[in-house]
Amino acid sequence: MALDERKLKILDTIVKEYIQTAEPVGSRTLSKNAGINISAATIRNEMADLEEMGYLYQPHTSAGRVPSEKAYRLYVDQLMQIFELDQLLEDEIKSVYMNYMNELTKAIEQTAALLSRITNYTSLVLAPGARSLNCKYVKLMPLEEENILMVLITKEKIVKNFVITLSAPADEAQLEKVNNVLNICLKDSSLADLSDQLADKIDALSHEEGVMLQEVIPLFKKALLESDKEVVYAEGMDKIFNFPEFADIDKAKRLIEALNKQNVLANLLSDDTSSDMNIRIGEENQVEAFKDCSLITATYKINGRPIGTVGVVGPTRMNYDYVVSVLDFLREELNAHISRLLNE
Amino acid sequence: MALDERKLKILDTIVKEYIQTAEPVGSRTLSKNAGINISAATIRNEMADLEEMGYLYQPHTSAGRVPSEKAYRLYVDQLMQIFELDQLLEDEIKSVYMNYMNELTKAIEQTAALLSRITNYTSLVLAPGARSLNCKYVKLMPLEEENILMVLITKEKIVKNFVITLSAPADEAQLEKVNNVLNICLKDSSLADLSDQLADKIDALSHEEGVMLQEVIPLFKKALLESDKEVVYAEGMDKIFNFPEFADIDKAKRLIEALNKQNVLANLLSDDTSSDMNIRIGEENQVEAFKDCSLITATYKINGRPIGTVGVVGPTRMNYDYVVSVLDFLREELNAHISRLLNE
DNA sequence: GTTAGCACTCGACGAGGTAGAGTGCTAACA
DNA sequence: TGTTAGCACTCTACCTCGTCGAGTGCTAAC
Repeated sequence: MALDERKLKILDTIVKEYIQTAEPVGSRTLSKNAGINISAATIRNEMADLEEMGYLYQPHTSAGRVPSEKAYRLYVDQLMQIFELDQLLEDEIKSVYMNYMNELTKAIEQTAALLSRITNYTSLVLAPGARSLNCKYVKLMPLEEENILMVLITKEKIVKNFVITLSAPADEAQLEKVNNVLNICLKDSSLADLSDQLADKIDALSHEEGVMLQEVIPLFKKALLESDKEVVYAEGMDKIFNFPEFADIDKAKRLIEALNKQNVLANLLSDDTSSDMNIRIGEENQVEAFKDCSLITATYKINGRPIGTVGVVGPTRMNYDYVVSVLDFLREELNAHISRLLNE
Repeated sequence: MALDERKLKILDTIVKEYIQTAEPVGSRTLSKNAGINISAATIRNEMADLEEMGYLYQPHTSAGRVPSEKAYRLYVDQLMQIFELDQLLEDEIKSVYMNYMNELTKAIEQTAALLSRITNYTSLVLAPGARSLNCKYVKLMPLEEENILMVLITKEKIVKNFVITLSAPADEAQLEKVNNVLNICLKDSSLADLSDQLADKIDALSHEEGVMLQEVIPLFKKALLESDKEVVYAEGMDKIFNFPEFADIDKAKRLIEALNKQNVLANLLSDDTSSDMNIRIGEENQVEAFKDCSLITATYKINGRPIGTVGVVGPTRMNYDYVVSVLDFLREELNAHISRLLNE
């Protein structure tokens, strides 16, 4: 059986209706819908076909039809249309990046809050890990005894602090020298390929500061690696309570639990950065707790290389058109913002 | 009517029983309880008295009795006993502070996670605001054009970064000089009484760096003030789903919503630091969303001055003895940890 | 003052009955 | 051949009713 024009139209309407109401859609409701001018009986025949094809199902015999995940997939792939955002909304998004010009970390935090507010779903934002960033400047500062503070400023305007513990108290003058060497080596380099680059450059330089430098470098790398654990900002978790699909306390519990686990979220957001926009519907999600959710994610980039992800979690009955439109715009703004920072 | 020994014993048993089971306690159950050797009928008489006095109530005529908030208050004030923690538990708590010797912020984050883990309730930890801290060292670093980064290291081993935007690009040499003056002025001083102290000291110094210094100081104060918004770490929010009192989705929703609002939590934790340990039961909480919760908080201190709060949120049917015992020990460890940091 | 006995109350739970929404099937129609 | 009206059917939501059991309050005896 083929999906002719009329079947698609009916499916499209059912999906849209169900996204709105969360109630099974009956043939009478549909036939009264503007845009569909066929009788309820005919629609019933079509719906029976669609059910046979796996696009619809009935919660029980005498209920209307509900779209299956297969239907949402079809809807997302073929039927829905991305639209231009309202001007006010665009301005609201842009203003976030205007207001946090000097600190990318804050801008990213605000992105999460914004995204949840404007979509009314739970938002997730994966901040770039250290490995995605580019070093601009490093400063070593003595704390007390063996401890030194390393302040790392990246070209993306992210500031990171690490406390490093040496084997012996640091001499201030020596620290200064090591600091200089480090800066010469690291300046403008990506933090990802630190190892090779550093080794080469340091060999090329005098071995004057040898001992201490030898010690600082692995400690720095270690600290960097630790801080590289990707941070996910999750906002609006309580929004899930607005959806009847989470009226069951156990479902709500499982989802909230998962949303509170950084490692789960980090995996969720970083496991596929191959495409710009990623929509995972229900069972398409690998993580158990998200198997009755949909997750829409978009990657943002530096020079075309993905460094982080923004995303939205909601019921499979999600407002796909709107969320995709928002994420699309948001991602572009975030890209533009970061590239402004880099070229400043 | 007076609360004689026997009534207290009965009340104590009912409270303990109800905390365990969350089920109304009947007279038969009680009379079978070891430690109470009177018949169910006698207990019924006593329970009727206790109900009249407002310590108990019945959900419905043929149910057992449930402790009122007045009963919990009595229990907390007179009946419960703090006990020594298990050695393993003490070691677990201590190890957190051993493992995060160099960064108070991390230690505090870990405290929240630990507290929720060992109590099985939601934990809240209010980190010290900037005003509670003491300056050790300040470093100004040029970023680009008008922007400079200020790194503040406190004696408590908290590192804070502020980006400050000047009216004109900063000259590096001048920045250095301003930095020196700032350090002379700020060294060892409390960040709370910054205003007066700074003004005096700066007047006493040469006006050589005048213009820039005049500009940096208010900007620094402003940044400090902004970062002074107290941060609350909340862990284990999902734990509330384990309690039947939050089986109602609306109740759960309201609490989770409140727990996600930083300002609500900050108020909750900072509104009474007069006593070391604070127990607020149900209606005693000012904030609406917490009126069917109990909140136990303990303040931690620097040199006897309260700077932050650790706390636990749960149903009014909370395991008060245990939570108070844990918080008591935890607070002492945190105090000891901070004073170690200060005297290092 | 304490206890056993007993009638009473009330919620939880399952059975049964009704209303309404929506279906599938059939037969008639264009 | 595709479309439609009509109708019997199915199933849930909701209500009521009756039963069971836990727990009570009261009374009378110890």
